[in-house]
Parts: sequence; structure tokens; C-alpha cells
Amino acid sequence: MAITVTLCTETNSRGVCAVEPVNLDTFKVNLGRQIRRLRKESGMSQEALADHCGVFRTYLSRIERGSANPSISIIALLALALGVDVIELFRSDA
Amino acid sequence: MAITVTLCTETNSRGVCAVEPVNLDTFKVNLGRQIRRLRKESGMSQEALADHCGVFRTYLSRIERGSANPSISIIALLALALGVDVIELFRSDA
DNA sequence: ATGTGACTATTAGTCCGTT
DNA sequence: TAACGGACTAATAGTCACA
Repeated sequence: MAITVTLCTETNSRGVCAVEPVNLDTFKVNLGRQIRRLRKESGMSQEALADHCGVFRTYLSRIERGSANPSISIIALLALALGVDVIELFRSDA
Repeated sequence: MAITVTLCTETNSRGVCAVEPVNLDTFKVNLGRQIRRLRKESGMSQEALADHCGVFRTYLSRIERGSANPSISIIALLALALGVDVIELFRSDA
């Protein structure tokens, strides 16, 4: 993945400064990109894949565009439906 | 990861039979195990790592034992704090 | 130094549309 | 076929006291 790291300037409710990726969005966008690529490779529509996973088409749409923050169980379901290892979804195409 | 796959027998709210890992729990337990291993390798306590990530110690405790289902943003934060690639967290130790 | 239950706030995830 | 929105419900994120 090679996520670029910066120490954030914001503190949480406990006054603790958390390590935070500047590009968490990039991270999510990349994840979505991988999912979309694998889906297309297997010739499925969003609806077909969504049905296979038991998630909603509209939600899958958001995941693929990186505008959702899915839990790991959803990620596991997607990997299963795509027939790939979870790790594949987190690879960067760079 | 090599998750064992079975087609589930349960249907979701739409009456669609979703592909589901029987051992989603195993998946989560393994993830937690990796996190714990990497944390110990870097000599941090749960509290230290939790503070680094900006999450709660009690929540990290649950993640490490596989009794939480964290979102990918939490996973990204943990990987960053541990100084490893996200992919490392999803490796199986088998 | 960690596990656990209980609890609230916030977000994930569903479901209906329209473009 | 997919993006996008609004409104809703289920689940997770996050807090705390105590073992």
C-alpha cells in the first residue's frame, strides 16, 4: 500500500494526538478501484456482485468510488464473491 | 489468507442468498492475532498503541481478540501506527 | 496491563427513488 | 448500467466503571 504518513495536528476527545493518514481517502479510493477492476474482470455488473455478497447495489457503488468506509466483514464478503484473497483488494496498482 | 468458502444457507432481507465465510470469526481472530503480534514485536502495550491510533484501549482489546468488526479506516490507522503495510495485517500465520 | 459489560453517539448499511 | 440523493434502521465507534 505504501500509505503516506503524517502525524496529525488534531487531538481527539482525550487530548491525544492520533497518527492519521492524510490520504485515507486515497486509500479508500484505491480499494474501490481494485474491487471494480476485479469485478469487471469477472464480467459482473455491480448489481450481480452486490447480490452475490448480499450487500446493496447502491452501497457497492459507494465502496467502489471510495465514498464508503466498509467494515472488514464486508471486505471479506467481497473478496469471497470475487474469488480472490482479501490481500488482493489492498494492493495498489501503482 | 486462504479463507475457506462455503455458500451460506441464510438469506438476507431481500431473500438473496449471500456468499458468506463460515469462518468470518476465524478471519477476525486472525486479524487480531496479527495486530497483537506486531504490537508486541514493537514492544507496545495495548494502551500505547491505542493512544497512538487515537482509539480506545478497550476497543483495541476487542479488535485483538476478534470480537470487533472494525472499519477499514481503523485498520489503516492501526497499520500506520504499527509501521506496517495494511496487507501485513491480513496475512495468516498458518 | 488486559478483559468485559453496559451504555450513547455516530456511522454503516438498507431501501426507496431520480438522473 | 451506474451515479447520486434522502430517509430510515442496524451496526460500529467510542466512553466508562470495574474486574
